[in-house]
Formats: sequence, C-alpha cells, structure tokens
Amino acid sequence: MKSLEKIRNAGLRPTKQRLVIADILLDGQNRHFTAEDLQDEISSSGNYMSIGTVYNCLKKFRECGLIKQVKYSKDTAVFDTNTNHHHHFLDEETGQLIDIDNNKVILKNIPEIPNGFINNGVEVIIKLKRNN
Amino acid sequence: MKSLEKIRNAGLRPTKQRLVIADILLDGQNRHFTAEDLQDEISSSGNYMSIGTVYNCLKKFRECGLIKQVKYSKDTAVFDTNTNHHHHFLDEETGQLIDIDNNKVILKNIPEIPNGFINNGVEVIIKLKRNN
DNA sequence: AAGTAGTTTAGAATGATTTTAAAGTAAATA
DNA sequence: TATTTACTTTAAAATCATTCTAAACTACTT
Ligand SMILES: [Mn+2]
Ligand SMILES: [Mn+2]
Ligand SMILES: [Zn+2]
Ligand SMILES: [Zn+2]
Repeated sequence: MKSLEKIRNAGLRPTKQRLVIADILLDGQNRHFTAEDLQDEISSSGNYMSIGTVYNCLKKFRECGLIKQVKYSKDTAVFDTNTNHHHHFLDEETGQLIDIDNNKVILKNIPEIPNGFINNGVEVIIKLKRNN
Repeated sequence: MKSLEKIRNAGLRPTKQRLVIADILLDGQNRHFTAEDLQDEISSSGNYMSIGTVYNCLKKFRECGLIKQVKYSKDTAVFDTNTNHHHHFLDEETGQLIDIDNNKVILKNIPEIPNGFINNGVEVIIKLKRNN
C-alpha cells in the first residue's frame, strides 16, 4: 500500500511532510526512534522539516494508530513502528529496544485486577545487561 | 531502625535534609511519588527544602538503593519506596501505580536472550482502564 | 581546633517538547 | 474553476522538569 493511501485510510490529510515521514517509517521494518532521529533521517533523504512539524506529525500518527510510543526506554520520547501488541528487551545502558513477539511470552498467573478497573493490556520488559 | 541508622548504613552522610526525607519516605509504606510530591510533603511536615536538594537527595537515595525509580508512569520522574523486585498495575490516564508482588506473576515462557546480553530482570506492567 | 570533602541553596542554564501566530495548503463549496 | 474554510507548517518564543554553578555551610577526619 502506498503512503498516500495509508495516510488517507488513517483519516489524515496527506501533506507533503506526512508523506515524507510515512515513506520513511511505514516500510514494514520495525523501528524505535526519537523525534530527532527521525528528523535526521528526513535530512538524509534530502528533505527538510522543522522539529515542530516532526513532533506534530508523530503525535497525529500516534493518535490514529499508525505508530506507538514507548515510555520506558529513554528520557526523551521514543516511538515504535510496530503497532502489534508486543513486548521488549531493553538495554538500560543505551535505551536500545528489541521487539518480542506477543506469543513468545506466556504469563501463567495474572493477579486479580483492582476494583473499578479492567485489564487494558500487559506489557513485559526484559531488562538486559551486556555480558562482560 | 532509625532514619539516622538507615542513612549511615547506606553510606550517606546524615544531613538534616536527608533525615527529613528519610523520616517521610522510609516508614514502611510503599509509595510512588515525584520530586514535587515529596517537596509538598516536606512543606506539610513544617520543613523547607529547595527543589535542588530534593532532587539531589532522591538521586543519592536511588544510587545507594534506598529507593527505586519507575520509568513508565508519568513524563516526570516517579520514585518508588518499594525496593523489592516487583511489578505494577498502571492506570495510564492518571499515572497511578499499584504494586504487584513478584510472586503473583509467573512467566511460563521467557524468550531467548539476545547474544551478548544477560537477563537483568523482568518487569511486568498491567495497564488498567476505569471500568465505566 | 583546623582542615577537607561533601552538601545545600538560589538562581541560572539546559534541553525536550509545546505553544504562538502568521503564512501556506488541502478539501469543501459555490 | 474560483472562493471559502479548516487544517497544517514554520520560526521563534515559551514552558517546565531537571541539572548545573558557585558561594556559603556542615559533617567528618586529623
Ligand atoms: Mn541529530
Ligand atoms: Mn506542589
Ligand atoms: Zn517495539
Ligand atoms: Zn512500586
């Protein structure tokens, strides 16, 4: 599917900037990146985009489910092009994330959900340390 | 154990400010709080402390293992007085955390650790949504 | 008591993200 | 197609949590 269609299907206006970002991000690869990482890739691809627009686009993409955001990697916002329910290995030193397929992790016990709430998704983080 | 001992045992100098904080935090209750939350509690207890000092103390307490830090709750730093290995319920709307005992969660499968790394701890987050 | 290293503080600096408001563009309407 | 409307982009300023700076202070050592 073309970037134009993906953006239209998501209910967003296909601006030049959103198309540039969609071309970079929505290529089937699973990536974890910051706003600045993306701005650098945009530059490398021969385009220019203000950092404000990068943030605006990422917010819109997130809101309509084209990407996700990961909260535990770095102190800066990290986005994730893998929109499936999945888990992560996390190298706490560097913030590097590696995807874990949902079906690779099986929880035997899940504790009782507190009163007034419902389970809205389980996320497993396996923290990693370099071995030597 | 008295706050003075706890601080000494942790290898820190028992300053007036660290004692005030230890009195508030290390009372056996399990709390999740921000630097500003703590500064408010310090004020309520009739003491004054600059926000810089609150941050300095929390950093020292964290470094010597008297408290932990949770990375996925809010955008601001959240600290945790429960230093045992444990998991969390997370209300994503509010950032509220509820502790889950380590033994309440059993993982049946853990995927193979990537090459060059070792497992440095598994953390489970059960996201919650208000039910109605 | 004197010296040294560590700590507190107000205020400045930092840096990621958001806001502002003006100019530009996509979609809707005539 | 021309006009209108709503949304988007942008540079620059603002925000805000956190860290840094450097001077005054304090705990510990000798
Ligand atoms: Mn860069
Ligand atoms: Mn407050
Ligand atoms: Zn991922
Ligand atoms: Zn906790």
